Amino acid sequence: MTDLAIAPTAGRPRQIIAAARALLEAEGPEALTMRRLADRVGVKAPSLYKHFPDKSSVVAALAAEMLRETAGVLEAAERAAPGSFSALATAYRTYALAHPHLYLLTMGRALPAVEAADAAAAPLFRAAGGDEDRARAAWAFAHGMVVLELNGRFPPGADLSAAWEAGIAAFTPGPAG
Amino acid sequence: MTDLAIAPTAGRPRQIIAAARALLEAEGPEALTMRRLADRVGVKAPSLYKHFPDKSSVVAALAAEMLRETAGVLEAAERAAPGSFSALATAYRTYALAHPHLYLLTMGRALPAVEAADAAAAPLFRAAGGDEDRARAAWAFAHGMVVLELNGRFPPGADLSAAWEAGIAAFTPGPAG
DNA sequence: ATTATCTATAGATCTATAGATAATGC
DNA sequence: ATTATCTATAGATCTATAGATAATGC
Repeated sequence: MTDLAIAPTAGRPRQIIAAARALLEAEGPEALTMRRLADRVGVKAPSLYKHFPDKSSVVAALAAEMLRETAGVLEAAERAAPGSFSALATAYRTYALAHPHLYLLTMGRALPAVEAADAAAAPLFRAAGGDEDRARAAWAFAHGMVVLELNGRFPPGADLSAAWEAGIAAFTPGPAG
Repeated sequence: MTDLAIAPTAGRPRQIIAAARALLEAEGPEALTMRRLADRVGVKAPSLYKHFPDKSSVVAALAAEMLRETAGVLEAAERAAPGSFSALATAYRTYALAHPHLYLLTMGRALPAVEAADAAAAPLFRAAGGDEDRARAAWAFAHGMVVLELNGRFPPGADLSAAWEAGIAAFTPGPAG
């Protein structure tokens, strides 16, 4: 309950964020306007400003929520298969593809440093054996795969699972160590 | 001169695309409106519609131009250092960072299949020894690095050149072949 | 008393079309 | 004749604020 400011757990703020997320995930970022959000909440648009100072604070709350969830799925994957970059990559891909608009909204802009971002990065850092350069490169690979897929940039017939495998193999230490 | 439809080489259309690009690169995607574009061309907004059917066709022309240039720099890098993924990655990064808004505008949306996209992919495909899965994974890495950097997603002190090196190493066959 | 909500609206935009007018090419 | 341009404007939005009104908590 200490993080209520960024993650309202009850009442109108919580309800507004839930509605914003539902709206975003269902109809994409263009649909996320204060008016349409208010409609979903069952209130008039100006009333939203009693709970959030502006639209960007609503977006920031959504992004923080997404990062917290990402940290959660990566930590779970790590627990299930410690040290496996493959397991992390699969969890990352699965989450992103399940929440395309939320993923792109969060990752497609600069973010004020958020605790959850560090939490999400930690499992990958550990899987990279503490090599932060390698961890960042691996993250870039996973992020690149996701955004290229979500933006429809791969050719129609492309075998994306095979491409993921190829990248995972490249970032997984070989038999020689 | 055969690709005049997508790459006007003279007259108003060429001038409009040049102005659109200058506007985009200088002020970002939000600044690219038909009104501001018209201002730069020295004409009123409705006149633009005599040369382009709608705004999206202007954006499509910019994207095609970017892809042609990317193909050009990658081909040049390949000529200078055949088979080197490192050389391609460096060229890709350099181009993207020199044209951040143009890069993001082009890559951040689905594109009608364009010849130039295939041309840009070819050098990477060859550097990957014809392994298209590996080529796609390597592209995802490079794209991911660029967008994470452009969107300010890496921590302030991060050594991004080192991260590029780590990724390049991962995608470069080791001494064992 | 305080808080949430409402109506009304300021103040900015946008993309794109209709129809008139000027300029160019045969 | 044809083409480019202009003025005027339709038709949609947006975010956010001001000030009045209703509802809640002491």
